[in-house]
Amino acid sequence: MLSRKTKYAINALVYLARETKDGEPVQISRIAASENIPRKFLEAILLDLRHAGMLNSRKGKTGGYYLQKSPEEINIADVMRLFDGPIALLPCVAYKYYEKCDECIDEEACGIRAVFSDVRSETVKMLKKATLAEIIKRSEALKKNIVAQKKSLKGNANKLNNVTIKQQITSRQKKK
Amino acid sequence: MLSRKTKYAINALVYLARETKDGEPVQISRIAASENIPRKFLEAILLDLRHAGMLNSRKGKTGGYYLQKSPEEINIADVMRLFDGPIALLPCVAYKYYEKCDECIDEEACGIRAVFSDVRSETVKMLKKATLAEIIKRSEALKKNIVAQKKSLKGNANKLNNVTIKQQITSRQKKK
DNA sequence: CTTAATTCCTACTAATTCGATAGGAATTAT
DNA sequence: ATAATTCCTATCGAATTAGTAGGAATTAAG
Repeated sequence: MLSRKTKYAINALVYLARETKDGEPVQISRIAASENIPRKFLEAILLDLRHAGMLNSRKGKTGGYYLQKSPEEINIADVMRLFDGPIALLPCVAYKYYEKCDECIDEEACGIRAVFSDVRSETVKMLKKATLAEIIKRSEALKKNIVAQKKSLKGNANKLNNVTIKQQITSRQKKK
Repeated sequence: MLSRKTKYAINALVYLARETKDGEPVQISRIAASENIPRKFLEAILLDLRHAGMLNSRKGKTGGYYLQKSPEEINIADVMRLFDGPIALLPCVAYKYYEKCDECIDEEACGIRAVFSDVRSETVKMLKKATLAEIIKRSEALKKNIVAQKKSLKGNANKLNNVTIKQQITSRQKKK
């Protein structure tokens, strides 16, 4: 699981990517209020994001935070690594944080390692693709779908056996 | 990251899948010694695996543990869920452990959720495929490769620019 | 030049989780 | 009986998590 810190960081970054129109800095307290994040906690998180080069800040009276990179350049993988460390599920398949499993006997021929190496590759690939721009695009697509679905529901309200987009997704998930 | 508990559990299960020839139980202390796992800690882990129906045990003097299911039926996803809880990286995309992110405003239209939902699906798919049988198969394949690679190394020891299988894999990973 | 509003930074804390260990009860083969 | 095992509960220290507190530094505006 992601730590709250990482989740808050992502929420804040997406908020900034959305809200920053003219490059004007946004105050911590505004982000905290909008995204339901404890003010003081967020303060520390934004500081870390700045030190990592994703955000920049202006101090003093009209101060606040703004993106230092474009929304296409900031991805979830980097944010996760910053706060939670390796994305890999085993130290022996981590790239930036590699470490031998200390109970391990033969790393080279380890089938467990092979499995988790595949999982890590796939996960990193997906999380690198997940930039702020991509996240915003997806949420917009979801919003459109919800609207379309509500229309179709209204139009077919008295038909039985009518399956909406959302119901299809839900039942696919439940099928296990 | 996996907890040590989960990693130990997987190691022990793979060991049992390998070592159990005639269905005779294997003692905790033997597994602990072979797999470098603290004896008393392993005791608790095996107990949990038994309660979860993956292992069975015989008590008393000639007692020990053995697989209750076939190596094809025991997969890593189930073991991870047993000890570490959800595989999902966010509570709102977990299947068996679903929970709303408490700072979340609009779950249905959340782009972050969409990303982590994809990651979860892919990860679960891979971890379900990773049965004990599969792990053993993969480690055997690795062993064969290592042998083949050593032969080729020996045969071409004085050729420069010769790239072995292992070197290819390593450089692919490093390429980012 | 004072004041108000902000970021910056360090230190602290309560609660939980992790990785074990201890000790003994129950069970079983010999 | 006894030796060897699993079963089970309780405990423990260290690390991590999710914050909070307090104040220094910076800056805009009057």
